[in-house]
Amino acid sequence: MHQPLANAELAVMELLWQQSELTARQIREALYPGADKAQHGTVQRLLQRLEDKRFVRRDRTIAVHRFAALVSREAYAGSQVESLTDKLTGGSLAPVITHLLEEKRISRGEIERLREILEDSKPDDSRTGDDDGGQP
Amino acid sequence: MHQPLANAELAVMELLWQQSELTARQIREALYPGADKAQHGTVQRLLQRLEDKRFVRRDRTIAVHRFAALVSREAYAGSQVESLTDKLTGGSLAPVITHLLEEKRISRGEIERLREILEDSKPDDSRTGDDDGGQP
DNA sequence: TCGTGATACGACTACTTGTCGTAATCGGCT
DNA sequence: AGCCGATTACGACAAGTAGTCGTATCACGA
Repeated sequence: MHQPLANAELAVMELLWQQSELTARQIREALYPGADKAQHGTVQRLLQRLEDKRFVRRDRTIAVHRFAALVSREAYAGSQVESLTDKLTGGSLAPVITHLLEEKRISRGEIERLREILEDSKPDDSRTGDDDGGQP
Repeated sequence: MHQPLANAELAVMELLWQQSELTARQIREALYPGADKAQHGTVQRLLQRLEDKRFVRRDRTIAVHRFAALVSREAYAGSQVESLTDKLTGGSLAPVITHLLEEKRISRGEIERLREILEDSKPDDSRTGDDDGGQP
């Protein structure tokens, strides 16, 4: 679904993930602090390519366009992880997590968090004893 | 740690993950079934670059070198997932899993499997061998 | 020693990314 | 309406990488 983003493109997305709407000028100023005129073209180019790839939405109803992310940080990360597992482990995340665990690349706290997340996603167990106020 | 692999390089690794040791000729035949002479150079090139990147080991003690994977499929997938989360979510896998769960991109069976894996990694008390390195 | 097949490696092409220059366009102001 | 400053649209270029190929060199067996 989503091809990987290059560095400069990711930097733009990073900004749009932090602030929901920005103009090209704001992005240029954030990306190239000591900016001369030329960089504006660069930013426009990046923005246009990102728009072509459906990563950002451009509001053209106003003269100075506003840009916003169409793909959330999590959706992008998710699709990348998915395509990685599709390519490498037949779409399964389990072998990857197993390895990460074995190599102790996941902190204790993170393990806890992941366990809670997975626990919450268990709807078929109709027990009521669980007092966790998680979010669906 | 591990930079991403390109398609042709990954195809070579795929072979080496399936069969633990192969010669360049075997790889060429698997990769380019209707091979003419030229492809041999291509395969050698790929193998050499993979060796430079420490992805494969080459046994030079024999005339016809044998190649084997130095990085397992899981280790590679893991390092890619790690570098992705480092770049996108501050190194945490939780937001990614959460999103994947919300979008129902993970099957019920897979959820079960992941839960078991995480459960197993619980340092559950009262066990004897506590040589487990603590997690900061 | 010679021939066959493998290895080492330079180099070319195609494609992508980041960059810049410039022309077309827009809105506000007089 | 017409100009000015800023913005958008887009063609083009340099650098880097991936995949490919050609050729020189090397090792072994007959």
